[in-house]
Amino acid sequence: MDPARALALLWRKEQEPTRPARGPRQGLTVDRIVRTAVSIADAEGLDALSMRKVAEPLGVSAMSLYTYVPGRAELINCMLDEVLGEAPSLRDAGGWRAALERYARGSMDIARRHPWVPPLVSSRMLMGPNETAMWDGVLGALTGTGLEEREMVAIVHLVNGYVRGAAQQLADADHDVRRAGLSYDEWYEKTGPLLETMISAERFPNLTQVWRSGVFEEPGEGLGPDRGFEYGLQRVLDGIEERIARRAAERP
Amino acid sequence: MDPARALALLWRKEQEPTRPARGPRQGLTVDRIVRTAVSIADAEGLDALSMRKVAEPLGVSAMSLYTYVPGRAELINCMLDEVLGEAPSLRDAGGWRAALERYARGSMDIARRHPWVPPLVSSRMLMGPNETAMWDGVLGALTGTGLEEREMVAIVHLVNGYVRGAAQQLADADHDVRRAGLSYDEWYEKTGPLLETMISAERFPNLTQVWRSGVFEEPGEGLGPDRGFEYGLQRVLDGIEERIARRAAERP
DNA sequence: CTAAACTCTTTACAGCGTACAGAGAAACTC
DNA sequence: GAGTTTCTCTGTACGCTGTAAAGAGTTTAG
Repeated sequence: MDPARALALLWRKEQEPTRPARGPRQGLTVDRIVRTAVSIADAEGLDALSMRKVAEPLGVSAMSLYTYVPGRAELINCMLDEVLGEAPSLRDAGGWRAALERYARGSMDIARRHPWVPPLVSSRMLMGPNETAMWDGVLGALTGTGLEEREMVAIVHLVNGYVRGAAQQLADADHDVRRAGLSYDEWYEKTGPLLETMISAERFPNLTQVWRSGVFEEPGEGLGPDRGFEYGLQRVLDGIEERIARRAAERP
Repeated sequence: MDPARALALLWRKEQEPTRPARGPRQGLTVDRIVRTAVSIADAEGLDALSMRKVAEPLGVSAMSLYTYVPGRAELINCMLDEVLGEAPSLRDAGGWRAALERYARGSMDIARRHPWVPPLVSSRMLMGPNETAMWDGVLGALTGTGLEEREMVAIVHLVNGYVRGAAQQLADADHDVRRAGLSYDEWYEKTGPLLETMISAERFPNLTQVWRSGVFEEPGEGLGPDRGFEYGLQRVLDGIEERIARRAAERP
């Protein structure tokens, strides 16, 4: 994989200067290919995304895609940046905390629409325009809080990490259950008896107590839909706020 | 994938009762297979882990593994639980905060030794004994803080999410660079010129400012080795501490 | 001794990413 | 206009994957 070529593709800085060229016109565009690939990944997951499957609905052969895209890995890079374009703008969010909230929720929404995204984020050696814009936006929200640059970066990573963890958890549960071709109830019906003999109150007292409270059975970990996510997010932001306050106290 | 069988395999509750059986003895054990697979994944990554590659050093054919393991997915489940056994005990850590620190650092150490782990954690429909023990331990550390059960679970997810985010970031960067067959310097040499024309100070003012501070060039995001991780971890714990303090104030 | 039950092997299949060679079309040079 | 160059797109092929199916060989039960 040539990083320079992959980067050029992400920013779509490849073909323009030489047009019109000699051969026949290109019948497709990178964007069309990327959008098709995204819809396939949304429906069937990244594993099921093959070059042949992308080519078919576009009416071309698999090898034809290689005229536009160096390979599967680079296509996935583009898909990621494509869907990151759905992130909300952080302009006029009203303070760093509101901006970070919007950022986190926006990322979570993307992860919900595109469950294949969470495992990919932060392979960030190759950033496309949308990912770059996200970074610029969230760093802008943190500018003026008195934090050092490296602290800002660490905070963005922190929020990213939290959102990804929460998103992947949802996606993975779905993935497992769907792969088994069962409903949640059927799943627990199959695994329940075995689980109960294994996870005894003597061996795992703390876990069984929490288990018995019924928290695990509610999607989103209780507290209503997505309150598990919101709760954790507020804790993250509390931690950041604490840090910002301390910074402000250190040098007023 | 049959979840009941996968679960039984994770807890190694399968073959024992029927021994001695009729056919020839089994020449391998699930543990040997799992350990071999782990060492391959450590060296070459999960993508490169194939049944044939696992079988070869064990001196058997690929299909022979299917006597022990229903398939690749279940093998990977076992590999995950195997390496989660490396997590440190949280007994006598001295308070919830120290325990959570140890938990987070232990998880990070595992991720460093086994870079293929972070994307897998929290596909937690199928928990093995070691993952169960980890949950029990960390929940035990949070018992007595006055938190509700659902809050404890959210907090564990929060810490998990943070660690995973941090770990995956390291792993991904390595992965990208290694895949390109370059050093970091060569990477930046190739992508730098293009990047600079794309990421202009006018279009991305906040990012360029942070970029110019040089933070991104230091591994671990500045502040010395792993200080990026430590810094974010302390922010997470601050947020949790704030919550626990508020809980304590609410009902003393 | 026969039959059942088990392990392990061989073969095979459908699918994958993509290297390679070639067909056909468009635009350049003369 | 003819010839050459350069491009797009296709078909074929290779080595890889997970694993289904069938069979060979070994150990125990009856």
